[in-house]
Amino acid sequence: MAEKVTIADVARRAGVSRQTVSNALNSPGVVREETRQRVLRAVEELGYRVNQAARQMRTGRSRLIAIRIEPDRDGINGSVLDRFLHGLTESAARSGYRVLLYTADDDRAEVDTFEDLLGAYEPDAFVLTSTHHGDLRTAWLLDQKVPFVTFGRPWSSDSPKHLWVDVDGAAGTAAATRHLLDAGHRAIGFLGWPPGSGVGDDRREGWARTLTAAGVDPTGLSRATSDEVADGEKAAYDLLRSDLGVTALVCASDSLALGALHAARSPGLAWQPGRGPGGGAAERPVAVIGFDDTPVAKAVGLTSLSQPLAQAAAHCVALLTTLLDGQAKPGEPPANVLLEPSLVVRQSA
Amino acid sequence: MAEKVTIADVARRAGVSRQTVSNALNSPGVVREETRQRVLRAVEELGYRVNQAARQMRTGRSRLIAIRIEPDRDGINGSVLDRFLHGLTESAARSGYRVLLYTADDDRAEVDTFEDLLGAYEPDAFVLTSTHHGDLRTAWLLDQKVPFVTFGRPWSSDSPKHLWVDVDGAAGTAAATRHLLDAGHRAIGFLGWPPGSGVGDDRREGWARTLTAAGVDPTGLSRATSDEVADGEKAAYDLLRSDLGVTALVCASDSLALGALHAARSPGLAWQPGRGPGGGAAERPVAVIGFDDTPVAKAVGLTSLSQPLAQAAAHCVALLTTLLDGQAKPGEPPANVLLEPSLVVRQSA
DNA sequence: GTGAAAGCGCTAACAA
DNA sequence: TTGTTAGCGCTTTCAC
Repeated sequence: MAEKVTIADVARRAGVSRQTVSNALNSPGVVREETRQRVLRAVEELGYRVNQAARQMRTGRSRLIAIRIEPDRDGINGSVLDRFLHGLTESAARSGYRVLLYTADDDRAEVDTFEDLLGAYEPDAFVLTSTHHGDLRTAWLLDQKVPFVTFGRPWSSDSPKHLWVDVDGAAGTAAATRHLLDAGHRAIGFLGWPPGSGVGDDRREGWARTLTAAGVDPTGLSRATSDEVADGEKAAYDLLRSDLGVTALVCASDSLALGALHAARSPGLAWQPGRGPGGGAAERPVAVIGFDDTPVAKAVGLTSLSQPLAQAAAHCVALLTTLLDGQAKPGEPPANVLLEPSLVVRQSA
Repeated sequence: MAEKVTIADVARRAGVSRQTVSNALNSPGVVREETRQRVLRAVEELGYRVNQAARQMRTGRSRLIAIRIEPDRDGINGSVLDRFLHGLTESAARSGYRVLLYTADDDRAEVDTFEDLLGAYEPDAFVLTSTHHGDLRTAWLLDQKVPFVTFGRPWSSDSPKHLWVDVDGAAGTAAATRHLLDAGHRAIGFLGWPPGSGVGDDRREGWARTLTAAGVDPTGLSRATSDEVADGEKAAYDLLRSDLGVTALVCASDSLALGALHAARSPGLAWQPGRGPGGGAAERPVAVIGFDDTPVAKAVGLTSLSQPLAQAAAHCVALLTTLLDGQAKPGEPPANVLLEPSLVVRQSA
């Protein structure tokens, strides 16, 4: 174990009192420059580090940010949150915070964990992911006045006001749809999830809006299913076999897109003779675009929408530090952030 | 913010003194049963939770386990550590520990972070991943007498003794090779990494050993390359085009296996007329087996070796708690753990 | 079996 | 500008 260096050791070394050391470190303005230098030198020489536990007892601040780590659900999209987590850890460290992990099976269990954590480790804030309609967690945290940010918008119209950072899914699918329109496609289908999920509805909306603006009626061009590769494949089949002449598919996830790719490449559908965007007889594969730019997308050459996760994480930390360290002006609350995903074009579209 | 309940509140409510509460909680044996019940009831009613910071100041124990979170390197294999991390968080919580995250770009930076963390948050232990030859980190932690476990064996022969948990890569590739032998393959190739990496050498060894035992000379059947899909594809091509009649490939990672799959399915190589395992004229695709059972493997139907990551994490926590909470007998150190991966058979083999 | 006192390392308030 | 005092909430002596 490393020998413990306390503020008293530094004070002795620098020939000042303990409080002066504390001041030199925490309120540099209040100490004479020369004294401050002497203290800093002593800190350096002794390898002193403030003890968080002691500081926390005095200040009530732990400099800990807590976040839930989820089991990768379908495995493919799991990596999204992991990349976000990595960005969060880095950004937090840069602002002098550390990330504390916890798990919870559902909202209720997570609220219980909030209580646990708040009583024991006293994290200064929480970062919530996977927000959804009627989210118990945000209501509870708001009620308890615990600082937090969500990565994901509050989706309910009646949902309470809180800080959030999100990626504009609709803008993403709109960009994807535009990309396909530019390539000459007209009958562009959409594979998504059943209505009711904020994220899914948002992504569908971007596609529908763009198609409509281009003069194409989206009616009948959309299918909803659960987020599984096999389901995506089935839904894609169904859509491609319809008589709407679908030549391209925008998908709400890489899982669905991978299924769509399987369907599109299956014999009899892979190549659509005479159905190419030009309307000519050229054979063209059905174009597919996914969402999240997961490793799977990269591996199979799937064009996909990439979320700026490191950026999103950095914004979460920025909002939190403004709230915690800065003096957030009452009339001027920190602004929520909506980031745009970017289209990563590969062979599939 | 939740109202703060201290031990004094509980004491008042239960009509006892403060450290009787502490005793009831920490040394249940020393308090009369009836008193203990009264205290526990008060704890329940008040929703009391011991404050870690205060306890930590007194005991010097933080009940924090620190672990590095890495940027997903090639993206495909990144999910392995994430799944391990999830298991660790769950197991740790069950033992009353929380997981603290940090990042570091290399060994040296990580050692710096050790110092930082130890001075500030005082984690009780570290879990190290991605151990390698000449690991600076283990040497430093050992020198400082900081408790830690590695997920991964100490690979250097001269490497210092410490607790570790690992998955037996050689056993995995051996099982994969046996599976292929049972299916009738003889000329089974291996795609791995350049010699020198403990993990890679271990995985190659399992393949070579099994092949030799079956009477097949592994000479010339192995290729080494960096862990990229494209490199795997090239190496697989090279191996399949040789005149050794290779009909199956065992790979050190899913990335390489994915590349191998591309190569194996390419026109002219995908179907090996007359080279089937039976030696007959039947056409058979080249069999491919990967390592890590990543989401990509599942998505593309790649047979792969699955590491018992949750189990490995649980063992790490178990070793640590024995070291930290239990009285590890000097003559009887906790045993290191070597787990076996399991073969997940899919279409590719 | 239970209570009183001390102190872990730090910083907010006040005094010099 | 610097030093002194007090106390955050807990547990570890040591009396009772």
